Amino acid sequence: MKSSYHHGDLAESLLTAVDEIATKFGLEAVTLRACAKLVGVSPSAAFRHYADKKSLLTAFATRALQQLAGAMEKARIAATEASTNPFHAVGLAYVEFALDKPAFFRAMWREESLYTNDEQYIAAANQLRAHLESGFANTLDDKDPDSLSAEELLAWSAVHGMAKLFVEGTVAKQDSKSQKLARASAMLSIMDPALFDRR
Amino acid sequence: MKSSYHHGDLAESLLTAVDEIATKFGLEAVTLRACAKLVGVSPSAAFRHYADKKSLLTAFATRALQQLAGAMEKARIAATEASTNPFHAVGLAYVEFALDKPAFFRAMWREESLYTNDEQYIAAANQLRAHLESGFANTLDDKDPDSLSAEELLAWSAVHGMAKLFVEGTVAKQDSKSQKLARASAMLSIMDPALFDRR
DNA sequence: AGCCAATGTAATCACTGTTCACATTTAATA
DNA sequence: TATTAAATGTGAACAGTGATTACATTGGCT
Repeated sequence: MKSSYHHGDLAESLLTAVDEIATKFGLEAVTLRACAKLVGVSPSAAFRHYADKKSLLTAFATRALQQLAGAMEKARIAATEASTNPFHAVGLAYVEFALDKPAFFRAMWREESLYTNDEQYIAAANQLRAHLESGFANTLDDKDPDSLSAEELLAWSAVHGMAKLFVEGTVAKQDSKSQKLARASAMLSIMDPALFDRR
Repeated sequence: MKSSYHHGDLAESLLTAVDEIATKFGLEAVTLRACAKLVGVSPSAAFRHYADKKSLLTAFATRALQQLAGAMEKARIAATEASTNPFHAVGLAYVEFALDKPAFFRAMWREESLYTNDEQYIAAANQLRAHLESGFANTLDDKDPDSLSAEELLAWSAVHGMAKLFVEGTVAKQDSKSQKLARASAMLSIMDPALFDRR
């Protein structure tokens, strides 16, 4: 033991290294060699666990998607218990996650540096959508991914778009986090008639 | 003349080289050296015109933003003349641009590889927002960029988010372009009550 | 104990952005 | 017009990147 040769759980450690570096220095600074050095291992060791840098980033993005899904789930449950608007809660959770962990949020949507047809990645992304819809649709389970109502698309687009605009700094750049959340809240509120009051 | 030494308009040619490569092989394939080779010039020549690769990409992104703004403007005018819903038209133009020129669309929002505090880039981005708002707000001119109503944020977010979800392939991956546009149209329609029927 | 698969290493490759000293061309000035 | 200064392009280098390969070390299985 303490054989400094075999690391023990390199695959996992590399993921947290990605996290650490991306959070501290931005996604561009995430380099295979930097991760290896941080973990204390030679650069080529990483290739025993990930075929690619892209594969590593895909795994990381998948992890991030799952975290976000978890946060949304939690928010939905809390809202249900408090019998407040669950879509509102889930949408806010989405934005809040983006604001709190921009590195994660960016990583999970960096199509070009991801294997977007990776099984697990797709599964996680679908789960995310389901969680978002669960906030306002009742047909939670066994959704056909092909069936996408205009309401679903609107909800998904608006929340996702807002989060991106915030994180990119395209909009409300000088607002504090709480100000941005207030904006998000206001936006979600005016969406209600489009999502619920249809007749 | 025809002195093959001085190129004549390298700065501009490099931009079209970016376009060509990005369109043909994707944004990841856009490399300084590839652009230089395509233009027929040595790699270091590019640095006489752009301080950075990032600078070049920022210029390209700015160009793209302006193109998109132009398309939106055109759509708004056409809608006004036909007295159809201008927001609908502008939003559709936004999505259509993203579908037609994904390389441009991706480039213009690649925060990490852009100088997002570049003057011209910011100006172009603001213009874009103004065009989008012009589709449904009447206060077109001299907007305070800090004032952002919930309606504006919703419009901006929904259209932007949808375009991104389409381009990334997160949603409706197997739909044809016209099917996606139909989805967009439907989404824009159900947004109306949120944007206009407020009281 | 001994072997084999799993895991880590070192050296190396092609390629990237970038810089620097130098070459060439254009434009301005005398 | 001749000379010079500024603008523009070149070629050779540099360090850093992802990736591959042959080899070293280890742990688990029989």
